[in-house]
Amino acid sequence: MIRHDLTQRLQHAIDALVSEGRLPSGLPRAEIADPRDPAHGDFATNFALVASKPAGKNPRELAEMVREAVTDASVFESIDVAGPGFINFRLTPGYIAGWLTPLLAEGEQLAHAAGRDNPSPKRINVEFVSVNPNGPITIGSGRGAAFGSTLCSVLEAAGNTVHREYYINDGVNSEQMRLFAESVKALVEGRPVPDNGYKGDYVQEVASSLTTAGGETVDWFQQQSQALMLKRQHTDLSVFATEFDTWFSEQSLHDRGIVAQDIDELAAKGAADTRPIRNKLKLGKGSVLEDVEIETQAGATEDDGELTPPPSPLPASGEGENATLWLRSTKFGDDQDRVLKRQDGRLTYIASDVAYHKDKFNRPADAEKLITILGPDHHGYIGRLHAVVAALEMAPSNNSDAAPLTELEAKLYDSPADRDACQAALARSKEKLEVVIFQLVRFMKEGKPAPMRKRDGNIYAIIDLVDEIGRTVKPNASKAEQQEVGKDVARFFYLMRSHDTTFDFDLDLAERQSDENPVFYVQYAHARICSVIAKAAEAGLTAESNPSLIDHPKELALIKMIADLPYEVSRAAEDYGVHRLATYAIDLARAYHHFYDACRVIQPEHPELSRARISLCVATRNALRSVFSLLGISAPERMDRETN
RNA sequence: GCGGCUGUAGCUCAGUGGAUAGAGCAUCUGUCUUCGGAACAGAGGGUCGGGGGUUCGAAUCCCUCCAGCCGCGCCA
Repeated sequence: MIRHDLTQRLQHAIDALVSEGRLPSGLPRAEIADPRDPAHGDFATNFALVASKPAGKNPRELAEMVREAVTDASVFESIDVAGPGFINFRLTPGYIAGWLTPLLAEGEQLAHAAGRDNPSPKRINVEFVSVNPNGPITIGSGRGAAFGSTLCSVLEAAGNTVHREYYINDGVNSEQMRLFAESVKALVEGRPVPDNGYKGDYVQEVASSLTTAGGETVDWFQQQSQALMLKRQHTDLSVFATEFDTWFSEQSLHDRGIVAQDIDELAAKGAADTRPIRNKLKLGKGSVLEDVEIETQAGATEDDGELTPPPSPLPASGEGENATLWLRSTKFGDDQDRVLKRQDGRLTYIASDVAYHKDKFNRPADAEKLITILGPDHHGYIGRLHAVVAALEMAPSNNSDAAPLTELEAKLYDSPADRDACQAALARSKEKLEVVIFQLVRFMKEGKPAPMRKRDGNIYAIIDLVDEIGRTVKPNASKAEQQEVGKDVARFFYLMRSHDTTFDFDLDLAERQSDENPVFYVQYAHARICSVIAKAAEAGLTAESNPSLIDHPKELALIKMIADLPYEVSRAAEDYGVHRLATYAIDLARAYHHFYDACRVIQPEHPELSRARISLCVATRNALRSVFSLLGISAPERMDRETN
């Protein structure tokens, strides 16, 4: 809020210089930043350095001009030109303290003030977690849940409309789900589970909770067991403060018959066909296309070594009914064509994706933008998803002015118009769908990587992590209280680091040495504030904003920090760096502790000063609650240490 | 081979092209007859993996090399 105001003041001053003809137009926008050294002032700008060349003036001369134009004694205590041309601003205490009242007016929705500065709010569909209903949510998926749910909150606070979506991979054609069902069936019938089958305790739990009469089919087991797993996933995610607006079933697409229909439409457009070949791209440095390799499928007809693909754009009935249907995803930037329909006639997962994405774009409250959050093992999936959306977007073109195909392009495209249509569709796809990959988390237990693979019978579920941390931190509390604190610690651990970087999650640290966890540092600040406010109330003192009494450096630093929350939210919404909000929470807590140490709040002999400082406490508490709410952690009013 | 990520203090990690690179933990020294000490003040600790380049200015952008993790199925 302060940054926004200062940026505007600076920009107005520059605009005035331009309209007076003292500076040329077309200069870069002014930006306000933190000075490297606080001794330089409260804020700084590098405008004179950046604009020096286009303005045709040397940086210091330009800085001097701007300094004079922006001067306002009620706002700036001093403005100095320093070094090569930085402009350092020192704000008056009155100006900073004056922000206390508007900050209080934002209440616990302070983070949402970021929405007012959003020039182009969007309707965004965010899909995350989306694992198979064949096991509990693992600690690996926990990162996706923590990151995804917080990103949604941040995007919302930044003024967008967000739809949270979970895609249930429950297709009857799924080989993994079939194997899961067969594993459960075997356990129920007292047989050993199949090779490579599912062996974890939770499989036994599913088997035990099924009531069977004997003779049930694998289909029945699949339906029953995945329904049970789904229910458990829903519950576990709720405990982990992760909720969804829509749980979308893959199978429902097949039930409506639209998967087969939609892929036929792709075939009609030339985005898919049944020729028994597959294109594979040979890519050089920087993914530059070097060559197109053609992989011949079994059953392809070859004469004299020369391939003659039968011209069958549509999967006709009768003979050839079971021919493989290919998505020609190489036309849309993917590195190889993908199978939509297998040789045995069953549809693949990616076929469902075609119908799923079409559905997402065509709902009544249609999303303008899709964000799909995937785990690190799915990074090869990005090109495929963009190809799927591009194939849907593609509109055949008859443009005859297009440049002729190069030799390489001729291997991929039917005509110049085909190439242009595909490339335009891919560009639209990349605008409308953003795939965000979060990186690997390695869980360390007793100094070694903890096993967490899905089929080794030793799954580490997110709910186990939450429960374990909760039991250690609050051994005497109720289950619900333990789960809350376990959730807080686990979420904060996940969220402290950028989603885009690999990190080690030290389970022993989270479980045993939780005192050292920064989440307690930030929550403690909140509890301390609540305690102070309660104590003040006992002395008959309540909050009353009075900026004229606020002038201590620690008070002013705290106000500046509080006012930065909407700015941090806007930044995080832009680049998805939601981890900075965890860092912000720590910095805000620290600023409060510094203030608390330097400025005594409750002083009955100075009631007006006390009331003013209490109002600063309230503003801090509101800001903490606001950022905690984004992070999905609780704001305890008291924290009583337990020993065990 | 192609792609993604990583390399910053003893450890775990922040860092928006900007000025003398930061925090927590750990180590050491202090504050405190407390509005909650899960706090605060201070100290030591660095060839930002190596080398080139762009720039007035690079931990940050580009190239290259080294080291490590991960992914590239008619699985999902």
